[in-house]
Amino acid sequence: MASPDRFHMVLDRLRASGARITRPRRAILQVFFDHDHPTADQLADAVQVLRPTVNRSTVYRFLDELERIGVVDHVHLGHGPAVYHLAEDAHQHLVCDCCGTVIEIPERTLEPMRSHLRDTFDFEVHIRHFAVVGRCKDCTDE
Amino acid sequence: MASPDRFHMVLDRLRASGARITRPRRAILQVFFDHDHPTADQLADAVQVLRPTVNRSTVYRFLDELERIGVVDHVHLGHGPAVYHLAEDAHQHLVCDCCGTVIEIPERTLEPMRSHLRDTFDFEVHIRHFAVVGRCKDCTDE
DNA sequence: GTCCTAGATGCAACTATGTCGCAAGTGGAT
DNA sequence: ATCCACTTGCGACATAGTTGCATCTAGGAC
Repeated sequence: MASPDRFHMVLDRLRASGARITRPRRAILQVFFDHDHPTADQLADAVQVLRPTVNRSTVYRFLDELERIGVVDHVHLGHGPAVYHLAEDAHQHLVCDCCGTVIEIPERTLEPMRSHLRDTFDFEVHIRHFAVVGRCKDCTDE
Repeated sequence: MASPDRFHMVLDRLRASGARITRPRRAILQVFFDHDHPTADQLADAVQVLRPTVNRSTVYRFLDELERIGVVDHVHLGHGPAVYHLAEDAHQHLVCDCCGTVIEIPERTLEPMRSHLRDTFDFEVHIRHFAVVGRCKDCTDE
């Protein structure tokens, strides 16, 4: 799905939830689609270019709102700020704690673990909230 | 293993690494063994009772040191501060993002996932650094 | 188009969780 | 007992967000 379509899909979801479509929100969404795993501060910086008056706290509040209505998720990739991505792009992250490399893997990769934890501990995993930390091939070898 | 033994085991590990056994460090270790999954600030508060002059930053620095020599690990259980535990008590945490309940599960539970990620992505998991977030039985039911 | 109001915003201050530089203190080898 | 590298207390700084509040504005009603 191309970015303009996703942009309008998100606007529709916002309207459907009763939220208003403001100029700061349009600007934040525009830059959101230009970034891969943006942090809230990266978005705030990028929005400055389009609309210099948009405040950092507006970005945080809008991201919370988008998360509340299920449009985006935030993930902690190791230490440092959370990163955001579209909820429909659900995927799991492997982060190397040595070099910081992020490997994206499909959600289904961890399905056996989810089933096991569900069956054994009655626990329904939402594992995407945190990355899986470890060490990539390059850093293991040396 | 009883606490006094663990206490002296840690002292030995510190001496072996060339670190000094100071009074602030003894106090921090004592309260560490009285807590289950303490945060750095909880330890700092508890140490105040034994030795009011011990500073928060000393606790942070000592925990870093203990982690560096492999005596403790820190884990992020959802949002909020990291919690610490003995590295020898290695276990994985399932955290309910609804009620905050923490379920401890043996490391081997996730071994199939580790093997799979190692074989498929050449990625060596140190998954304990983050909890597995999800929803417990009680919160799923309601 | 104009009005109206609840929701959204900008701003500044605040909180939480650590981290750092540096002068002073101290453990423990000699 | 001495000495000095390691450790500490302290205060300042850094990062990642959160909040209260006065002001503004989107968008429905007319």
